[in-house]
Amino acid sequence: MVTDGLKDLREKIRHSTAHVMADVVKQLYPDVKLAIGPPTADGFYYDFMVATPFTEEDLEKIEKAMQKVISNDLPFIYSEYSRDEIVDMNQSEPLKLEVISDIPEDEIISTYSHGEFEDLCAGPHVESTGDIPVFKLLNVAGAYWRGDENRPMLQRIYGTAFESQDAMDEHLGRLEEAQRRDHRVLGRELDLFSIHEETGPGLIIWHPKGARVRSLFEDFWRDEHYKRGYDLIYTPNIGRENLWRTSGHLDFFQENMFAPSETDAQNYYLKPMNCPFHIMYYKSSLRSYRDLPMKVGELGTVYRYERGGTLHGMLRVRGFTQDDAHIFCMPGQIESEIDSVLDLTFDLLQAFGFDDYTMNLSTKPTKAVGSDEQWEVAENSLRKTLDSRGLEYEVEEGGGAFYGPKIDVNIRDAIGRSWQCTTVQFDFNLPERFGLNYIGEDGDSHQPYMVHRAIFGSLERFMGILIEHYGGAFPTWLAPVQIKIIPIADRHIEYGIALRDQLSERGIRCEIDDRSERMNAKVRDAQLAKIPYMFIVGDREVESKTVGVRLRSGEDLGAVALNEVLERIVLEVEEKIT
RNA sequence: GCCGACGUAGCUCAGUGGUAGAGCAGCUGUUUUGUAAACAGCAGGUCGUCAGUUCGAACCUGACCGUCGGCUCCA
Repeated sequence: MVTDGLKDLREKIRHSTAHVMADVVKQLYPDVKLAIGPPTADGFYYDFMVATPFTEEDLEKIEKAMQKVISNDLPFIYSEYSRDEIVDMNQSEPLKLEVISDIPEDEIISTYSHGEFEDLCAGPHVESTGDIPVFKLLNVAGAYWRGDENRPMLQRIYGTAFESQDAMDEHLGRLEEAQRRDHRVLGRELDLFSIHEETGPGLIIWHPKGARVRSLFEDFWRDEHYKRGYDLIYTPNIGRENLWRTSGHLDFFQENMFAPSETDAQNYYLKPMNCPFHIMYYKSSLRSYRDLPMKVGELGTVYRYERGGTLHGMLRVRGFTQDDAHIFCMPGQIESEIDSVLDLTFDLLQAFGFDDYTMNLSTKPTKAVGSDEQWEVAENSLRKTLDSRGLEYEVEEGGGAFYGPKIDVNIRDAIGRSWQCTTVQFDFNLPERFGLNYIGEDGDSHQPYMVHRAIFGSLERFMGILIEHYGGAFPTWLAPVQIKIIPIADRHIEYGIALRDQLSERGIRCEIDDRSERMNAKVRDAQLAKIPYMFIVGDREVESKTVGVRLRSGEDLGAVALNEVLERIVLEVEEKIT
């Protein structure tokens, strides 16, 4: 539990550590120009402009020198300056001068100093460098000045600092835990997926076990959508240039699209989104108000050109399948439609054990299409729906896409990390561009409202999140193999095969380990494969027509009648127990 | 795309100018086993790719491809 007081203390410690770091960097490398060094959620960083980037060895050197400054216990001293004075003091620090010029006229300009080092800073800080209990420098990375890729690349040193060794150890332990759960490593170890230089970066090969998990949550997704009145369709992977002209993607999204291929003197583009195809379906027939709301969904595979440096396992790829759907409705139907999307969202996500959410509402940006009235109706209906559910959310003013406002849902995983999956976006652009309409009760033609929404977001990304969330130990309902049958000696294989056939017959995913290995080795391999149940069969079990049940946790349930343990497994699957 | 690091067998890694090695995995044989690794043997690599330096390159240089940590962007 992190109280506000503790949060403030940590912020002070980290900010102060950043100053100490800047101090020693300046001493060790006098040519370095200082940028900024704020505390962050988990630590701090400081950006430096430097001719030769820092190395790991530099970090060690810096860390040692910092220890010395800390043990010298130098007090942090607060001072205020006039604008002229501070500009004067920072003549050799061009980046600081830029920061200073951005400080509003009426604001007090202050610094904190310790020893010989003085840095422009609003504070607050701890009393003295000696009040920094523990810190650690973590890594060095490039970062653009002011986050703008057109500006110079600075060198950023990341570090962390805490009020106690225990707290820091816990934090570093969490980082290690995240590493242990890395879906790229588990994906290989558990034989779930692979990525190949030969096929191309950011393109996923789903192996049978990974594909099994995917098809399980896809089936769940389909069932829930059919139940709630969605129609599911299939659409192509490529489309003609004109389609993407009409949709506006060639104007606004082209840099994220793969280059076209020319066939029959026509340019075809791989689809980066499914919406134009769903719109074609809408337009395939004259629509009446009686047809609305119309909810059209698809597990649609899209391809987007992502810059090389951004790709990351399954979490950031170039080819992915969206659990996409488009809702066409009348203005009066918006609220209940948004509401039912949220219902669906929480029902789906909870099945995976995600029950901690944060939500964002993004409103009209300065450059936008659609009338103010449309935006107001849409934003209000999003707000109202969130409010009526008593959900807390952050409003990101101006954070919406140019074509409409949106709600994003972030889920928190088993080790407290937040992931954005669900997005619900209004679109005032495409209905206009494609001239969508329906015949109203009044006999006139009207333009429908259109909402894009994806719950999982991308199946690849969702799979990556699931792997890390479960640490590879999928709950029984999702486990690619639910039971491993382990015959102790070859004479027990026959009984094992009979068991397997019986279980498969009942729809249970079950394998038998009939290698001529020792039982210990088979148990170990099943354990490493994170299979939820092991059925060990030897003379005793054959004799008593039972199975020796060992759980993934290591717990040994002893010899159990098949029906008894099956009841437990079926319940776990049906209730989607995580 | 940008900054930095890295790329040797399926995996994890050793090998800093003289023609490539280990463990695990794989295959074969022996073993028939009671809750996290039996034993032995065999096989496996144009050292990311292409060019250059050199009598000689896994090793030095360059370009490209890919991966990793970040930045930027985002499902």
